[in-house]
Amino acid sequence: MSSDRRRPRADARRNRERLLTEAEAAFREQGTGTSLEAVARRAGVAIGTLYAHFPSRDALVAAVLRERNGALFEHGEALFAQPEPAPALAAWVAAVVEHAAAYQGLAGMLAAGAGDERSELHASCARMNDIGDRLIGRARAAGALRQDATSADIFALMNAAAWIAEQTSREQADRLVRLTLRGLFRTPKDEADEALRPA
Amino acid sequence: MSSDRRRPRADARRNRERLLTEAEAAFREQGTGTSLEAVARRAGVAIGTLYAHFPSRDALVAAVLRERNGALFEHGEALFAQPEPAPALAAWVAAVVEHAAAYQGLAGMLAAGAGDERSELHASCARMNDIGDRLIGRARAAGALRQDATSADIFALMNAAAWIAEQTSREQADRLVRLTLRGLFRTPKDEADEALRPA
DNA sequence: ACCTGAACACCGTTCAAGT
DNA sequence: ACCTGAACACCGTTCAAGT
Repeated sequence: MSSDRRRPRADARRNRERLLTEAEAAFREQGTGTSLEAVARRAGVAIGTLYAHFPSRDALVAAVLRERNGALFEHGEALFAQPEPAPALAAWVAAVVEHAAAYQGLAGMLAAGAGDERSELHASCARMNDIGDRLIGRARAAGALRQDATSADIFALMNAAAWIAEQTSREQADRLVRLTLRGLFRTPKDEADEALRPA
Repeated sequence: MSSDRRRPRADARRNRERLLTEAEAAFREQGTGTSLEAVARRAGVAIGTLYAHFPSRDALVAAVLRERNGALFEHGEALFAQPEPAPALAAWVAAVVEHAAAYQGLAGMLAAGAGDERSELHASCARMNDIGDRLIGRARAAGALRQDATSADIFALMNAAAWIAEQTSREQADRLVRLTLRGLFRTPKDEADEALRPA
């Protein structure tokens, strides 16, 4: 119990840093499915060193995403300051779509990570879902959302749109979101309808 | 120019058949990304034989999908007999989602094939798009669809829903489609709105 | 005309051996 | 405490040699 886990050796710290830098670049160029051996080569370390620092692809992706995640969550929390809940929810959807479309393959990893507690990506997915839940609750309480729209629906929409952005284009993804939200949000017309309908 | 391309040798025909059967099973169990060597092993042929019959993964997937495609297109054409264009379009969307979610990875291959003319999957994607186009035209002409909804939007929705079905569940995919179509279809209320608004 | 399987290049992952 | 790289198992793809 001398140094515990503080102050890693200088070379270890540098290797970790270089691995993160090169992994980010490789993910950007080739997607999250890129060869881990190639990442190690780019970083100038042996493949065993990569595994020593990041025991799985999930762990490496999660580490690369760490800073970006922080910014996303801050943005999400800031949206509660916005008085109108519907645009706040729409802004959150747009932010998550952009986040999940950062690298090819990321949307799929996030979708898998959300459903797998052992995944290194699970915690951040849960946090994303939590913020979404609360924004949805606020929008529903304000009568801005269909009663039957769930947070799972919103999460599915965000993931699907990010995947479309990867596969087709950002524009097409934005169109899908816009069209779906038009169906998701309650309009004054819906309210009028319900008022006229018997319970 | 004696036998041209008729009556392939009996062993070749049998190998082709076995490869298709085992490929279908492997796709169902492991997705379209399954190992081609494993497919050849299951079929009891050498890997070179697989490549001789199907020069690419796309070609093998396209061959496996051939009959299913025929049924899908017949169904699509039959929908023009239905008098109401909006439910016909909705039925088409549901059919394509089910088709594209048949194997893990298929939605992605179809999305890629739609945009790549050299892909073996391109022709069937184009046919799918053509049927969608015509069903959309009919729905729009009948005033059942938003003017700004394009066939690319419908194709994106179908692909995205199929991908969600792979990643999450069929139920979630159906919910996404339902919510989006509510936004996509024009309601009588929309028409009333437009009538009241100046051009 | 068709099939075989070795050959090549590549990858994920582990772990004994080094410093 | 950390790094190296050989080792193992696997895969995609091609092509000379067989029948």
